[in-house]
Amino acid sequence: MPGRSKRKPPEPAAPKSVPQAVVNRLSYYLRELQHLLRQGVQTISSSQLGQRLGFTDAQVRKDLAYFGQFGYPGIGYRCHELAEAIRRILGTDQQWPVALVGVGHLGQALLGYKGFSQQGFVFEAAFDVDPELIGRQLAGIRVYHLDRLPQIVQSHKIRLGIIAVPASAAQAVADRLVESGIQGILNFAPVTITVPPQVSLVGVDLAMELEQLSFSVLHRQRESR
Amino acid sequence: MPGRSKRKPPEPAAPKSVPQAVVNRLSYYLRELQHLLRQGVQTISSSQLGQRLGFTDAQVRKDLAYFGQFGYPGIGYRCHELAEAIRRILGTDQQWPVALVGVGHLGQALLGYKGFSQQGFVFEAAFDVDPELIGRQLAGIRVYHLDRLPQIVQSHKIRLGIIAVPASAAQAVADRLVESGIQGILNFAPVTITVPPQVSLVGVDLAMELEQLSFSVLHRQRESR
DNA sequence: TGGTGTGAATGCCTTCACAGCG
DNA sequence: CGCTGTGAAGGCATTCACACCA
Repeated sequence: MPGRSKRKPPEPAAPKSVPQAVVNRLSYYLRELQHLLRQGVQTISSSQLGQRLGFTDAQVRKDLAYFGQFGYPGIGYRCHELAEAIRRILGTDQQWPVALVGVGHLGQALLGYKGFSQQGFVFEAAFDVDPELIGRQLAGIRVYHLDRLPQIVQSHKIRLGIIAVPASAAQAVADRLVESGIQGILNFAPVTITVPPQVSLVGVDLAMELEQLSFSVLHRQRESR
Repeated sequence: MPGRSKRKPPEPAAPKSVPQAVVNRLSYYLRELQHLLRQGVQTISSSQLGQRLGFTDAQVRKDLAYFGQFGYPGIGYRCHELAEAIRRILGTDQQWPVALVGVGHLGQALLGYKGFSQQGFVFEAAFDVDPELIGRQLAGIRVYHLDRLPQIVQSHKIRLGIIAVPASAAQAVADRLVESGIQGILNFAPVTITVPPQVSLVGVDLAMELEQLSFSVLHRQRESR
């Protein structure tokens, strides 16, 4: 292992409170670094990295500075090293067992999506209430009745849950996920759901993304995300 | 029509430059208002609306003030009226013809997703390069070869494009969408794509959303979106 | 009384600019 | 010389607090 001496502790975690926007950009940095690595790029400067993503060089450096010192003056950042560090920060250096609830069109698409496992998110089980689906295997994942959620979450040590059920069922499903001891929820149902503070929640509303786009087209502002 | 007299012009557009975050919240307001309306709620105050979404009352009022005056002192906001106004601002009072490019798992799920049409986004055509798919109808939408994109975008007056192809093909598809005269792109491929400034761009990276979640779980911050 | 709209104050994030290092 | 890390400055966005209205 590279035993560099004076360099801040290899950032095990976030120091104080990191702006949400910074964490968001971290994901962009990681994605870009992974592309660069695939192309064989070894090092990159903050300005080059920023340019590719539409951020300033100062922003890149400040963002990374929240978590430690990763750069080499005169050189830039070593892509592999930095990617590794960001993975550790985001948690994608570990495996995250995931449960999917709701095996409709969207749910099935998510089960088949390769991008998740590449970042360490692995589906352990899927759940639904439709008797047609229960007992089947989809993309290699077994579908269980929703009632078996607590049992299987615990036995498979599942930490994250994805909600892909109709809006009307989303809050009830969220409640059951929370009861089952899940730590974070990604909600695709187009409703606001509430969870206790010790559970993390991220929502994605596909129609809302299109709304942001139509607004942007109508008022012709610059690009968004 | 309700002929109220002194009240700012019914906000045809955004005045100067509206923060992106405000536009984002507008979508949340609209979604919540639509729920409220379904429950028969007539009016709501900024504090009630904010509470349901985790925003402060001042924030709600400020956000709306960017676009005009919608509230009634002592009463709050009339849900129907406000929803209507926000739809006009976001552009979802009109119909937006949409083209889907990439009819894999995710693409098919999007074609079948009801939530889009409810907000005025209607798929006019889908495109792929897989001979297996071309000529078929999926969820009532015809799948064409990608080469026919310019022709069909123009004949159907398609304004928005959704990219649901592998990362490696995304930029090329984006270029073709732009050439075809599309005005906005929603990109689901996990890559940064670039488009000319007159074209709007919104990106959604599903794995990135899970990364935000795992970070949040690891560092146990409060909920995100 | 209950609630909006809005200037003023606050606080946070981004950008600047430069010392320091390889 | 090139490029990082970072205090200081600047610019936005959010919150406060209050005049005003029904």
